[in-house]
Amino acid sequence: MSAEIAQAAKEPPRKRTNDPEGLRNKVLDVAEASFQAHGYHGSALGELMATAGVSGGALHHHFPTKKALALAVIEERVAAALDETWISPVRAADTAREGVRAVFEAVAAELEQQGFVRGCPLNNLAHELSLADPDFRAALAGIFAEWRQAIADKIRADQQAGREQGTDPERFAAFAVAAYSGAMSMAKTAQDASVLRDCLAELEGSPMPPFPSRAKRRRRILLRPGKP
Amino acid sequence: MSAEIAQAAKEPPRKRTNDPEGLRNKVLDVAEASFQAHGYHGSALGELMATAGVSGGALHHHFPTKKALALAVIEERVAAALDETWISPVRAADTAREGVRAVFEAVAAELEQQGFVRGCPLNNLAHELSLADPDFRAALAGIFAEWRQAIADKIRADQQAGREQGTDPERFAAFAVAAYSGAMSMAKTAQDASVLRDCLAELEGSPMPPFPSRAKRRRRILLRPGKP
DNA sequence: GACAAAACAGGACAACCGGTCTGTTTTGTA
DNA sequence: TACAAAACAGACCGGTTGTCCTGTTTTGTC
Repeated sequence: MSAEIAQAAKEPPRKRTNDPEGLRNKVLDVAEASFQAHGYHGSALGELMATAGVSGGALHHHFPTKKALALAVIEERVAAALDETWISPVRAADTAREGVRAVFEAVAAELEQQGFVRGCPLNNLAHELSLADPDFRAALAGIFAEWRQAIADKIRADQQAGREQGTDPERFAAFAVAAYSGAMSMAKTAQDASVLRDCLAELEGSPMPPFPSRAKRRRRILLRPGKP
Repeated sequence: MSAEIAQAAKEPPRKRTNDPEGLRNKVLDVAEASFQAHGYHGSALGELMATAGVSGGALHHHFPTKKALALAVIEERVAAALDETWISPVRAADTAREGVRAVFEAVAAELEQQGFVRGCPLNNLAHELSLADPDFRAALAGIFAEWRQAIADKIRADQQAGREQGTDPERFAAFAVAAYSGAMSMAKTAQDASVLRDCLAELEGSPMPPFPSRAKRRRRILLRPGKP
């Protein structure tokens, strides 16, 4: 013990590494997860600081207010997540409809694998914050607009290739986003991802299976492995 | 002033009218509105008591906890609202699709008239509370299930009348609910009800308008008349 | 090395929230 | 009228939350 004190007295107390960007990202990581799990009002900055291992001063230095933190999460993380799971796959797909189908199936598969439906980050925050603050609403509305525009642009590309002649790009885009958002809402509430496949099938206008009295598709109620 | 004191001293201080049912309904009214406007976590019982003109003792007498109050709002008010705006109209309609169409248009017209989109009460609470508490989730999931079943039942009735032979009742119901929920989500975030009509048109599979280069449908951004 | 700005630490605080508690009044019942 | 239970009033409290503030350390720059 005396050795420790002697050391502490002699050496400049100990080193600290400044890593503003890394710390900022760490805070955004934790905030994104917490907002997704508990929402904005349900997330406490204290718990956030604890799980991120960040001091109050550091948090306040990068994000002066909770609102500023949430705005950063929306504009950087939520937008990026949508880009990764929706916009990029749709752009990379052969056609718009094929892209939408692929995303629906990929998300459904992922949800069934992880056994828990957390819901769409954008919709989760949109419902909670759209009426709470005009800045929040504007940021969220912008992301919705990008989402729809990416799909509409893909439809227009299809049309220039001779396909989708009878389709209204904007309307189809709005419809695809709405179907996905609503399906995720139900999937989250029911903790059952199968509704995503139902909506995809209906969106594609697939006919009923050949055998009239088909076996009832069993709906797996997912049980989450975490806290109550 | 002395007269008042003299009166107060003589008479039994003043009358108080016990009206448990009325008071309970008044609390539920205010709570329903507050949850719709600010969400569960964003609603403070103190402000709720103030606007309802109810004392803390009275509130606690009828609803021991905030959770109990929210559960009552969900099971009584939200379910009733869904019954009024969706289930009853669909049952009363000639066909399922006609009922769905009528509800979409009625809601869109109402939103455009009142100039402000508050969102779907069920979806609003579902997003905030489904992951927060299993009791909340169960209650909300039950309402979603009733909603879908009402539409599916109507499709089955149509089928017994010889219509909708190629339609899967459950899938169509899930799809209609998803499209509506998602459209309301976007309408709330954009404060623009026109997306509801877009989705309805797409849901009905209507073809594009006759004139190829139709005028752009102007989207009216609704401005709310209330607080910031 | 000097120095200013950025980066970070950590405590303090005032406001607020939900729940509890005690006490009073009203109401149904006999 | 007597009385118990329900209905209501209002103050109170422990805990939490977001924010602010002061001080220290690191880093870039001349």
